[in-house]
Amino acid sequence: MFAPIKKQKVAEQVAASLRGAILSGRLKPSDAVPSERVLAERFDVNRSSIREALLRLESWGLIEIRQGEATRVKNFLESGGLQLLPYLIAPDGELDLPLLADLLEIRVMLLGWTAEQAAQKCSPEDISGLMEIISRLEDPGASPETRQKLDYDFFERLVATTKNRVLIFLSNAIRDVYMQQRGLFMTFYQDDVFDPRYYRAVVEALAAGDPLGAGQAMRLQAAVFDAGWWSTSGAETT
Amino acid sequence: MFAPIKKQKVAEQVAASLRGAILSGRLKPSDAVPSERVLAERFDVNRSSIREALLRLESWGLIEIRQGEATRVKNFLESGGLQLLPYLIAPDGELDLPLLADLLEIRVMLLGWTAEQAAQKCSPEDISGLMEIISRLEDPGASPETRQKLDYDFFERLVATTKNRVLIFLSNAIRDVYMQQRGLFMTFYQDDVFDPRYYRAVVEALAAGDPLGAGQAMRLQAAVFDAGWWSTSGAETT
DNA sequence: GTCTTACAACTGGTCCGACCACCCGACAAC
DNA sequence: GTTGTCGGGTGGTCGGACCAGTTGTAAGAC
Repeated sequence: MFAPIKKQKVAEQVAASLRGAILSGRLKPSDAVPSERVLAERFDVNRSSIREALLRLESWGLIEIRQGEATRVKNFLESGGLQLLPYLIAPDGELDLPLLADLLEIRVMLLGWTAEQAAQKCSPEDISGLMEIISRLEDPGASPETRQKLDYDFFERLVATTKNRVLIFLSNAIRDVYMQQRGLFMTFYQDDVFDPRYYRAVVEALAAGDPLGAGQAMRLQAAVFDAGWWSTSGAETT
Repeated sequence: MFAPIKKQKVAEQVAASLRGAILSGRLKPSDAVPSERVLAERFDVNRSSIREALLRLESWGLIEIRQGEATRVKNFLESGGLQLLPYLIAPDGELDLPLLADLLEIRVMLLGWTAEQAAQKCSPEDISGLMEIISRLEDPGASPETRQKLDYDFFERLVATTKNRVLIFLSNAIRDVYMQQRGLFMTFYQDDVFDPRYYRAVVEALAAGDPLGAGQAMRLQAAVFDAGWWSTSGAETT
């Protein structure tokens, strides 16, 4: 109730509009974007704001800006990065289920590998940190929102124990997808997807220094999670 | 000889300067960046250019801009994405070997998994496409630059066969690291890191529809690649 | 005295209009 | 046909003004 009003900057609105046009395919690769002066007139905003918006699109790998030439749309499948996922996963409030399946698939793999690595490097502090998250997950009074947050905290903590900076950046990108679409995801969760027993099995394997066991336990948790998802959304994995 | 001169925009130079200050730690998380007006004076450029530079930093997850307040440095380990890797891997022309080790580690995992997935989904066209890349790799006249390119093409083709869009975005990010630091990487390659036999083993497993075999063959190729690397750079993996 | 209010002095966000740097295609000169 | 020039398009930079939030503080009310 009375959620904070999000005031969006002009440049952000323009950027969102153009982004939608590109991601939805209304603007196709190698198409020329109207010139900054024309866009300024169409949107009825200043050229500075248009420039700011175009700069955002460029940083997303959606367009190519070159002085003297027209700004052109790029093929985001070739040039885009994981930053695009939050916008692609639910373009118009509706989940893109095939893309979500791709994401969950990658997630299972990453989680499994992360657990394997963690089992080789984790310290007693890491173990106790993870156990603390689990104990909070076992609290029957925890809200679904809290559980979701704890699930992510667990993943993040696990990633941190691997000390692999590339993996950290990777998991940051995945976090951004979850966080930006948190409310939408929430509607699909089953009650039992965050069963503490699975997490506990992972940590026990970690404590025992058993990489393969940890990986398998982690993959099992992820599989349960995914299964709960698909049964709710009523869709089939391909 | 006579390589094209890269003319850098003012805003890009400013952005690079500030980026270096943050990535090197001279500007620490939660530090306030000088105001746009002050920066404009210090760099002796227009405020528009400063704004453009700051916008870039924001899109990299390096700073947080909020109207009315000072712009603050963020902890890029928490907020950064894979876009940062090209700048982190060789901050001042010198390779960050631990980070490179992290990257290669992730790369091995990704390649292996990708091959496993590809073995389940690849079409005859995919196979012949990969074979064609290998045949060009077998050309003894191919330059190291060409071989490097072909190696990447092989990876990219393999990723494409999985049809997993998230994996595609992921591999795009890794490609950007390689491409931006191509020259530097080139100096570390051994002659034999691109041995066609390993690639061929992968494709044979793919054609046989053998996921595990494909994954193992792919990991073997990646391992040989990495080994050649470390022996040249004279460093040890952790 | 303490609490409230209003203001002043920052910050970034938007606007305007001018000019510079670069690219390309039309067209004239050879 | 080839070469060179130039005009009109593009994005890039400039400066200066004003709008819009945030915050600390000093004047006022109790």
